Amino acid sequence: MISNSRAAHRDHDHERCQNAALAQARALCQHRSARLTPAREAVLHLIWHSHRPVGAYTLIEQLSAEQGHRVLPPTVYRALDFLLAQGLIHRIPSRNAFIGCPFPEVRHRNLFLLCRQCGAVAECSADTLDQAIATTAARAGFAVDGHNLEIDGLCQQCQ
Amino acid sequence: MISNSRAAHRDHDHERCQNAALAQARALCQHRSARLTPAREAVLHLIWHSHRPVGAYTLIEQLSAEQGHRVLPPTVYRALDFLLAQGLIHRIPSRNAFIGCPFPEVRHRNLFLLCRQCGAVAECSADTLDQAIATTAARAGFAVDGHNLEIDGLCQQCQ
DNA sequence: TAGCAGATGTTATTGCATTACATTTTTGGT
DNA sequence: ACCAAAAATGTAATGCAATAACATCTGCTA
Repeated sequence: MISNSRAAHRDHDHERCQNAALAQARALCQHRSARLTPAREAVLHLIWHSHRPVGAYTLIEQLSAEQGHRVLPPTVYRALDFLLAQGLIHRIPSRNAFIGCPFPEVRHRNLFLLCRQCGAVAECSADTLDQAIATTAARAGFAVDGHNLEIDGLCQQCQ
Repeated sequence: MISNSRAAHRDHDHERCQNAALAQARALCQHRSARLTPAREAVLHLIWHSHRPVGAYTLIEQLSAEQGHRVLPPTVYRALDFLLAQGLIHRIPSRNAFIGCPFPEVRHRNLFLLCRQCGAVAECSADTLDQAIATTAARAGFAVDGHNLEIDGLCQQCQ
């Protein structure tokens, strides 16, 4: 099992966390010949501001403030589309919001732990769970493409 | 494991299916002294029209057509809120849409199988899977309130 | 039967996301 | 270096999802 809950759901040096994520994103994009343009990187940087998912319109506001002029929705949504396609961020459907992916270099299914108290979201990937899901789907004769699992509750810090 | 995939993801007598769901909803509401008013029942009936999730605004259109006058959003959303509270329907976050619950009398976690081809959604409940989820969360020190699992892929019929 | 809670009607607004089209920038082939 | 194609960005407008705030009606119960 891999998880970033020790960072997302605990005190940690977040600036370091954020910088590491950005550095990895740059490396990954270079390796893939994908263009992490300044606009895209700015959005990714804002998303990694915290471990709480951010809505698109919050990003629009923040980006407008940063750049000193009105940024419009398609600008941000295009950046988000790119980041999603590269697996650098995830969308949390129940929140209409976006979160940085802590392990974009690894192919994985989506599993999120959402704290109802502090709002921080940790991501996990567990083979045993993915297999249990595959088994359950198979018993219903269902061929799985992918899944999204959102677990609500209280993180370690907030209990 | 309980599942309605044999109905939702196969040919079946859907009128019977729909009527059974409505009858059970009526019985359940009576038993709970919850008021399944005509407006609420009309929405539930429309939702059970098929096994594909329906958006609120589609319901608004259909209801307007049925009733011969313009039905407004709060009317439908209030009915949906009631049906959600009674566990008679579920909201599928990734689709912003609603689906009838095939076993509203049983307390259960949310597990949906969404066919990308025909759009039909089946619901399952599997203790082993719920336990695997609990275990995974526990390993991250997370206290679970509830969860929502959406599995995308191809149903039996569409493979 | 008066009063209260629950349910419904109505108007307006907010938030999330996309469509369509114009313009600019980057890239690769010559 | 130059041109054409592709990729990225800018801009205006719109559509869909959901809620806020307030007025009115209905049905139960004391």
